[in-house]
Amino acid sequence: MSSQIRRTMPLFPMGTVMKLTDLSARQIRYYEQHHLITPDRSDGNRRLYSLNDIDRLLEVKDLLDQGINMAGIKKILLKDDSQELELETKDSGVKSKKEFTDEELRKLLRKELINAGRFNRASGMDRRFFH
DNA sequence: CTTCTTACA
DNA sequence: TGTAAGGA
Repeated sequence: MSSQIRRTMPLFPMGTVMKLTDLSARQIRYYEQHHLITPDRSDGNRRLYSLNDIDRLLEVKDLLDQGINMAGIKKILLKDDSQELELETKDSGVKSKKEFTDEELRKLLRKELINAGRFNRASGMDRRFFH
């Protein structure tokens, strides 16, 4: 369980995140307004991003490079959140090996779905995949 | 010097 | 999305 703490631990400031994700400060703050990331605040009201935030931003960047707009990105990432909440709520005890495998499988399937959309973009497949 | 918020040629 | 302004 310490690995989770590690991933959610607020660590780096804006400048670092900008270099790591290759996104502008404007974009990073904009995605925060859209609840795609939720960085903590520290000393002088400065944002501190966790490893999870970095991963999230990288996902956003990938989706963006694929020509997906905010609406599409939100549907994908926010839907992802609700799914994770369902998994955590389902079993109140220790996560079984089977569940963990399922979660990994789900993430793989989602990535395949995104890649599929990358190839059939101009044929109107977007609505089918991201609606 | 770095980051924050607000606003807009 | 970029960028200037004004403060922290």
